[in-house]
Amino acid sequence: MTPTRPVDKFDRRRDELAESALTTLGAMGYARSSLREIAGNSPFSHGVVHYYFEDKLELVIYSVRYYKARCVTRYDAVVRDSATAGELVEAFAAKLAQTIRDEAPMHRLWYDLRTQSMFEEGLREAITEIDAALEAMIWRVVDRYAALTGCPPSVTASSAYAMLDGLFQQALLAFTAGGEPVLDGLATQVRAVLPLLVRQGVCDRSPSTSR
Amino acid sequence: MTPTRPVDKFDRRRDELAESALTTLGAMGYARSSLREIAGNSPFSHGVVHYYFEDKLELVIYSVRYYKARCVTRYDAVVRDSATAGELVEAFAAKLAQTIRDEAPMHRLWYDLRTQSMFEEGLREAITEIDAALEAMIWRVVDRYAALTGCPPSVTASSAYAMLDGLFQQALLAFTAGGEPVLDGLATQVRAVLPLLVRQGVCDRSPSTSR
DNA sequence: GACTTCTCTTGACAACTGTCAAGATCGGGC
DNA sequence: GCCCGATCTTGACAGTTGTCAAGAGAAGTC
Repeated sequence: MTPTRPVDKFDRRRDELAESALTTLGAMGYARSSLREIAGNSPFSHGVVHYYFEDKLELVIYSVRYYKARCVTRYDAVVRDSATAGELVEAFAAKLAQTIRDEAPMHRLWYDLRTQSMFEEGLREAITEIDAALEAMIWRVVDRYAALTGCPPSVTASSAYAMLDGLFQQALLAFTAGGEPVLDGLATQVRAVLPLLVRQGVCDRSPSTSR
Repeated sequence: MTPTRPVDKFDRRRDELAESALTTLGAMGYARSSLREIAGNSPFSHGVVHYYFEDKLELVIYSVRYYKARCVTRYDAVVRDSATAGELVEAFAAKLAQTIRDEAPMHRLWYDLRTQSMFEEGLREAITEIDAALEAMIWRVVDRYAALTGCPPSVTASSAYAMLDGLFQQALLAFTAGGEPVLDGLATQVRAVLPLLVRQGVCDRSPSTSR
C-alpha cells in the first residue's frame, strides 16, 4: 500500500520517528535538537527513542538516510522528459529553485550534518555515502545535458557536483537570509554555468536528440 | 612592536582569548566547544570570558572575525606575482591545497559557522560580511586570470566564488576523511575549472601581460 | 481469562551548559 | 605604605542534555 512497505511494525515506527525527527532537526539544526524536543514533535514520549534506536546518532543518521533516499531521484524526471538542452537547463534550474522554496529546512540540515561529519567521526560513513549518491544524481543531469548538446562534458563528475553544490548552497544561504527574491538569481546562474560544463569547441554534428 | 597593535590592554586580551578560542573551536566545532573547554586551552579560567565578552556568541563572532581578517588577503601575493595565466593557475591551486593542509581546522570551523548561521540569526550578519569578503578575494584571482588570458570572465563574481568554494569544501571534506592524498585532485580540478571561468571565444589579441 | 511479549511512559541519574556574583589578587598612583 | 581600580578565580545557580531502569499499558497467544 505505502510506496515503501516496511518489513514490520518495528520498521514502520522507526520511519515514523524519523519523520518527526526531521521536523525538529530541520528547524533547529543538529546540535540544538534534543531528544525531548524531537519526541515532543512526535506522538511519543522522550523515552521511546531508546527503544527504537541505539542512541541519538543512530536516530539522526537513520533520519537523514530516510529523507535522502527519496531525494536522489529528484531530477530524474527532468532528465527523462527534456528533449532539448535548453529545456533541460530550464527544468533543472526551476527544480533547484523549487526545492529550496519547499524544503529549505531539509537542505539546511543536510549541510549541517555534512559539516558536523568533519568533527564527528560517527557521521562520516553515512554522509560520504549520501554525498556520493548526490554526485551521481547531478552527474545524470550533466551527462544528459552533454548528450543533448552533442558536446562532451568538460569536467569530472565530482567537479560538476562540487560546483553546482556550491551554487546551491550559496542560494540556500541567501534564501535563508533574504527569502524568495534571491531564487531568480540561482536560475540565472545555472543558465550561465551549465554550458560551461561541456566542451563547446568539440561538439558532435548530430547530438543525440534534436535541437 | 606587534604587527597589529591593540588599542589597549583590554583589546590585547580579547585577541588572546580569541586565539585560544580558535584552537578549541577548530578542533571540536561550534556546538561542542564549551566556554570551560575554551578557557581550558587558554592561560585563563572559565569566568574570565564574561569579563571580556558579553556572551559566548560575541566571543565566537569576534574570534572568527579575528581569524578571517588575516585570511582574505591569502591569494593577493599570488595575484600580484603571477606574470602568466598558467603561473597564476599553478600558484593558486598550490595555495588552496596548502591552506587545507595547514589550516584544516579553521576551514572546518568556518563552514560550521556559516551553516549554523542558517539556524542562528545572531550569527548571520557577521557571516554574511565575511562571505562577501571571501567572494571579493576570489574575484581578484579570477579577474586577474581573465586579464592575463585576455578573455573576459564568463561568470559573475558570486558564481565564481560559489563554484570554487564548492570545490574547496569538497576537498576539505575529502581531506578530513582521507588526508593528504586527495589534495592532488584539488589542483587538477582547479586547473580544469579556472579556464572555464573566462570566455575563451572572445579573447583579446594583446592580453594585459605576456603569455 | 491468564500469561507472555511487545510497546511505551515516567521519573530519575549524572554530567554538562552559559551565566554571574562574591571575593581574591594584582598593579599603578599618591 | 596605602588605596583603588582593573583583572582574574572560584564556586555556585538553574537549566538542559543523553541515557536508562522500573514499571504501566496494550496486544496477542494458548
